[in-house]
Amino acid sequence: MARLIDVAKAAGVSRSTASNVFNNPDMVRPKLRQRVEAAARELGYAGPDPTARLLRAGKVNAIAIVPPADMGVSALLRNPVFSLFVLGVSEACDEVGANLMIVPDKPGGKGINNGMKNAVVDGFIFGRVEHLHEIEPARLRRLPFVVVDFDAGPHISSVRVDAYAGAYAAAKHLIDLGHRRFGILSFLRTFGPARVHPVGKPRAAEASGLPIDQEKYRAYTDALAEVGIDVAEVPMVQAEAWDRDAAGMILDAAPDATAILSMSVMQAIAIVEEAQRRGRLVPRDLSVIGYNDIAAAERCNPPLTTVDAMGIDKGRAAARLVFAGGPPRHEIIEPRLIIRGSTGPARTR
Amino acid sequence: MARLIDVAKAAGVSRSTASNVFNNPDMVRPKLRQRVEAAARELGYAGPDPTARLLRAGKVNAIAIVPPADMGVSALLRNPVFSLFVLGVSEACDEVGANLMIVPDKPGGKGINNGMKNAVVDGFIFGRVEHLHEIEPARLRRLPFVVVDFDAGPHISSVRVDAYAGAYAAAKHLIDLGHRRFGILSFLRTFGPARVHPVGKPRAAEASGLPIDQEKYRAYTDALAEVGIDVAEVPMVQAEAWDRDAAGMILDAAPDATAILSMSVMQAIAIVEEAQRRGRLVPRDLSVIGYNDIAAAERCNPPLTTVDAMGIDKGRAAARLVFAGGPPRHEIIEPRLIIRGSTGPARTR
DNA sequence: GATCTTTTTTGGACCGATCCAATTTTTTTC
DNA sequence: GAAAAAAATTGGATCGGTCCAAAAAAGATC
Repeated sequence: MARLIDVAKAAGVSRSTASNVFNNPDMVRPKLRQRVEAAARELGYAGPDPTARLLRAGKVNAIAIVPPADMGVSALLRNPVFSLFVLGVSEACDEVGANLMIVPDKPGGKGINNGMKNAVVDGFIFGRVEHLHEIEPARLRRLPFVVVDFDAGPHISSVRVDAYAGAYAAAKHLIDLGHRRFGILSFLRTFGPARVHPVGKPRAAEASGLPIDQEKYRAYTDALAEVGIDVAEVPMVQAEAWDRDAAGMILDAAPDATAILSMSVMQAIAIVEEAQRRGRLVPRDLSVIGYNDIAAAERCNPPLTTVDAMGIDKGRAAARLVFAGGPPRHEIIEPRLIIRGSTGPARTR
Repeated sequence: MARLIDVAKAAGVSRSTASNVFNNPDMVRPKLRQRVEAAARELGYAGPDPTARLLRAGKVNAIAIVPPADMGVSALLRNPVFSLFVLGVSEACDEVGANLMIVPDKPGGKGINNGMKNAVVDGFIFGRVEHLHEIEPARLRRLPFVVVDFDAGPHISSVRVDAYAGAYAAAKHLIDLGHRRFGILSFLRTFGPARVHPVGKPRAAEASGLPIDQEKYRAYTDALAEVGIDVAEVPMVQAEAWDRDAAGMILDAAPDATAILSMSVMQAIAIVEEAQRRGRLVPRDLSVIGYNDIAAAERCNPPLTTVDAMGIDKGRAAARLVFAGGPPRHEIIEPRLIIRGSTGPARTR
């Protein structure tokens, strides 16, 4: 397989000149240039090998998204919330003409198969971080990287959506509609069966999956406290995002709630559907509010009131930070409450 | 910034030994290994630079999807049909633990910014090819690559969905339901205003956007011919996939059709909606059939009968071919007719 | 046409590793 | 304890280029 040096030899010029023909064509006189080009054609040489060039250049023109620890490429793309995030990143890539790579963290991967350790990119974006050690490989590579919705200290760039504000707005919205009897559907991030939390016991610790979930829980707590409700008295279920029973569980656990606060969109949609299956009208008999806005939320019937956690903007901002490089920066994005049809005034008993 | 050689020096061993510590740890005795590891820690050396290692290894453990010529990364991901394809590719990546890169073909891109020419990947998958020259950069790089739904000759691996069979099944389905008066909504792939094709004129050439569209047209032609219908007598509109007026246009152009054959899902859904807006019941008054099965088709009301063009399988197959390497292969995937609610028996006048 | 500029071209060093044959060290065998 | 076998270590070559200062060629000036 022809190399630059072969082309140079064939054309009777030095490597440098041949190199220039491909990189700074107008630095070499037409006559020589043509000779080199002819030689290249002759030998089927398609231009400098990107791999080799890389060694010196140091830039690849690509960034990587690292999916959460337990997700592969397809899991990331299938997840409606994450796929919005990916979309945001991809927009930023298009802005600067960069390529986008998805690099799952394969913990066991040795040698070339170890994701982050070997990915040939200019920087990383972490889709979700649960432990600091997950970002260690990126730190060691000394490439720019950004974490999302996670506090990794002042020295690591981050983009965060103010989950507290979002969840607070959601709870406040329901309170303003007159609701006083709630149910909370929270996340369980450790694999396992859903948990129903007994009413009346403090449970800050158990209620917490990720830090971001804790923030939401705090927001609920604070908003409810303002109208004299102790969150510990609010029935709560904690379940995985994909747990199909969770909707029924929270409806069972909070039988006389007039409103459900869900930390997940998909679960919120499931609650709407399950409530209707049980003969309760939404929002007349029950208001439901979710967190995150995906296409399915709008299609829900009635359309779901939810918090837009600005996934696209978050992705775009994160990618821009990586492209910009420079000293660590921290961006905070304000979520937006999207009021649709699944919430309404509390029915007076 | 520390290099392998610095670590070696600091530990008082040769480069080779240091290299082995990171690549074949059990080939070097514990004593030395520890010394090297200590030195590495001391110097903040995180292991061999992937870029440099690449030069020798030749493998990156990543493949690239090249979006159609006019699409960037985000356009690809936003497109519901293509995103299924991407999903299929991503599944194959997960199977072998590879990374997935999206590399738009930036025609003007010089140097590091030229997509395919510089992407550091092991192979390419072309999402859609319209001209042979689009795949030229990949060919020159001598990396394995696969084209999809395009015939680039026997020497270039391809995965194709039998569009003829799919479209034929669609037309046959309507014919079997008793329909005899049709309208056809076809693709316009060159930018421009939608075209209404006059009835009674031969139009094979004009009807054709991509080869794949031509196949569908041929299939319609053949299926209709079997019941004595000349396709040239069937009203036809040709429009871009995103043209919002197309649905109205075909309904206007084929006012007494009882069934519409659409080459696009999104357009088919639009037709269903537009027909209902005009007071026609689907499928009682009008049957509509699409091509490609995306989530939105199922949510359509009534759910859309359409051809599942097996986008996921197509992507998976293409990626597997790239990973497998070896001599060119050609796979053909059979589409499936998905019968839902938007088609029904022709109403007897 | 000789001298001074400017433009081209060139060879050496380097980018950061891996590979392999040869050498050195350690272990085994008798 | 010497010889043979096995294991560990090493230096040189290589992967395929780019960069830069110096040399050569071309062009300008008088």
